[in-house]
Amino acid sequence: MRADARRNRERILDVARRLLADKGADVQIDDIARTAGVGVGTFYRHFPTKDALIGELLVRKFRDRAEQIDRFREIEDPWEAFTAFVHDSAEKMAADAAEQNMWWAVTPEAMEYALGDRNALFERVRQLVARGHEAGVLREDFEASDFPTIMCGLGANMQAARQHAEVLGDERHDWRRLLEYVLDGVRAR
Amino acid sequence: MRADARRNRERILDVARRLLADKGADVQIDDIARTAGVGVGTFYRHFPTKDALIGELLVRKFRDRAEQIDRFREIEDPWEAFTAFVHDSAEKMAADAAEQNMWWAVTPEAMEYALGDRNALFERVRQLVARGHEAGVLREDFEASDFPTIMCGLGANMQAARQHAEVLGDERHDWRRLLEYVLDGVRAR
DNA sequence: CAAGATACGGAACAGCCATTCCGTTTGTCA
DNA sequence: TGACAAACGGAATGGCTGTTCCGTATCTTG
Repeated sequence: MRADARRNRERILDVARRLLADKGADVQIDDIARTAGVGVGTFYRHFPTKDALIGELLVRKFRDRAEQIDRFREIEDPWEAFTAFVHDSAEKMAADAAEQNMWWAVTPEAMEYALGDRNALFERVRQLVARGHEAGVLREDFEASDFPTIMCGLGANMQAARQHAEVLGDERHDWRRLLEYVLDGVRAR
Repeated sequence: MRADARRNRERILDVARRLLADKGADVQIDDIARTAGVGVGTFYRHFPTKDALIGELLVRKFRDRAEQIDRFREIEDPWEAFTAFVHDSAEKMAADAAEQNMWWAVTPEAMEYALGDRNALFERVRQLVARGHEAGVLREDFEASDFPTIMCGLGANMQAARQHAEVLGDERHDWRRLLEYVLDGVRAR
């Protein structure tokens, strides 16, 4: 791959994240290309469709989480390890408007593109959950597949809080409260 | 209001719900009008913008919930009354693809349109929550504003389950499990 | 039953957007 | 350094979609 091509590809990805954060899930390709300082043609040489771009962003998100999870494995207390990972994932998402908007832009095609990395992450979550089960700190009926369910619920609330902040005022969708309840409900007793 | 106008208005609303369920949040006005057997002009005489249509659907949803909540007040056990209402709201949403998709189509303008009815419902939820607090069955820090937060989290998962069912397969976003955890975490101990 | 107020229909408009195409430029390597 | 494969730019395409406009039809009331 030629050096300029590699550079452009990275630049497109960076800009896409930035514009996703600024303009929401319906960013336009033209906009991304222009801001990245390339023509649309160049965009399409790197990503066959918009879905592929979103898919690639998804891949990177899954990889990031999969890498980060190792840090939490090292925590000795299994409950602490599990909750710290969930908290960290949620706080990262809350701090990252691009990620929040990205989820609104994920089509089945984009998800399929990232499926491999999704499953890899999933496997690692499963291990964290298994540790929680073995230590008897997690409800027995809790499954690794509940992790994306929780994240999805939190993400939707972050989005709702943003979108309706002005009209709903203070009583914003407070995802932190929801997370507290869920984690409380998920702990073995 | 002329009889045919009233009839058309209802028909448009009905069709909008049906198409929202079938075709998702991005139904087209032309489609709604054609299916309702009216011209687009007629649509726009009844609803100045698409947001107004969504707003009206929101209003009806809020009113429906506000009416239903009375049934749950009559339940003697305060915990049962609260959880039964939440369960009922969730099951209704799960059974109603139009409602799920509607939430994706709600803009701030649409929300503002329905704000009065939203607040009216909110007030009633507050009473149910107050009863739970007085009886000591609800966590003290639980607030009425957590109700929309919970519903939002559940709705997002229903949506995700639909959208990604084919690529994600069995491990679907299971909102019922999430709800179980949340309610468990929300109960006073 | 007639007159006019009310409502209707749908072609046309305007703007948006993903994607394609091809002539031009640039990086690389012998 | 020169030749050519690899990349680039961006105008153009095609399709979609909310909204407007105005000539026509329908309901209602006296």
